[in-house]
Amino acid sequence: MDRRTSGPSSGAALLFLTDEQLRQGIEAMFFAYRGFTADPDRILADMAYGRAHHRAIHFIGRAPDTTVNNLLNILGVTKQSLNRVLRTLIADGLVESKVGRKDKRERHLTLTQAGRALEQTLSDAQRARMRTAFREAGPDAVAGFRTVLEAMMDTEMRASYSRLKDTTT
Amino acid sequence: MDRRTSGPSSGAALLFLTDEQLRQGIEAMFFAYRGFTADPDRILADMAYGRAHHRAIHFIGRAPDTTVNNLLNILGVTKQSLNRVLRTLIADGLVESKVGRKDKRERHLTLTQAGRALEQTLSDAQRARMRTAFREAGPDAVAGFRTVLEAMMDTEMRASYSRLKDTTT
DNA sequence: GATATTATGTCAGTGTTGTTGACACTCCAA
DNA sequence: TTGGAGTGTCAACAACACTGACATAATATC
Repeated sequence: MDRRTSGPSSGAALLFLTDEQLRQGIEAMFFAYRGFTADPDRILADMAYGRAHHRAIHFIGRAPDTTVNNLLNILGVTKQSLNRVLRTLIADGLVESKVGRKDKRERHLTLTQAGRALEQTLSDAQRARMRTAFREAGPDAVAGFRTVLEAMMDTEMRASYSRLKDTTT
Repeated sequence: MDRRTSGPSSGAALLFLTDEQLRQGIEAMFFAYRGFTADPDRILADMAYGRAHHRAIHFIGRAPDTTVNNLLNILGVTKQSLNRVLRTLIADGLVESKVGRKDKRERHLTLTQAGRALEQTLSDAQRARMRTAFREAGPDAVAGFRTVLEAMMDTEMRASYSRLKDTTT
């Protein structure tokens, strides 16, 4: 049963992948994601916030002055769900919402000083883990990691990801 | 400071990682995980089940005859939370719970035929995406992907992961 | 044999985060 | 000016996590 290499798919030799290999990939993803969120989760548990708040803070910090709709597309939740989170963040003075100058229907979101401070705390924790993992794995592994993750995204998510990647560089 | 000579984990030369690179890793992880769960989520949405059921089914299928406690450790949730899920799965005839022969306090969990069928459906969808991503990325990238994910896990999670990886060959 | 510990299950209550449905306001274009 | 698209809010509900308290049975320990 010599099937390690089959015909070419899009140039390179088609990988033969056993269900077992794929399964390990699935489980790796599951366990790693838990680690990935563990540190911020711990910090947020002490406050009245959760993972949804973290995500909102992250992407507002990443793209200041973003609109609610833009954030909605990135996060992939309903506007009602996001609104609950935004309401508390605004009420607590972490996020500022300004009515759009050009289009008054839009709300432009920005982190306040306090918001930036929390964002820093959260992403420091998350980056620390990411940095350790990247260093342990080495640069080639990191490149592969990113390549596979990008290939695993839905098309629209990949678009959001690339857009963010490019705007900040 | 010559640090080029060390073990594989303290590694080759210490990588210099900008916050921006780490942030991209974080966002890649976020978007990719969404894609990772999207297909099973869609299937489960039509039934009365959610992601929690999927996880339970996956790991029971992976390690048949596992105990509740073992499952608890793997999933990292409370017994109350797991119990709610298991109760419905058992009531619906997807999972069988047998009292332990040696230790009668234990319940050993196994998928029924119907359970295996659902497991197959769910993991077919998830594996299909994983396979496509792996093929697009190529074998080196896949190796790197796994290396980074393993490095990102918590220690106990890495232990669970390795145990599962080894038991199935 | 009495007592403690372990494994499991259950009830009740709570919080976060997702969902629909209904509705109001703003803008733009026909 | 009217209708539709875009945007945001309120209310109600479901899934799934949590804690705490308690029950039961089996096992381990003294």
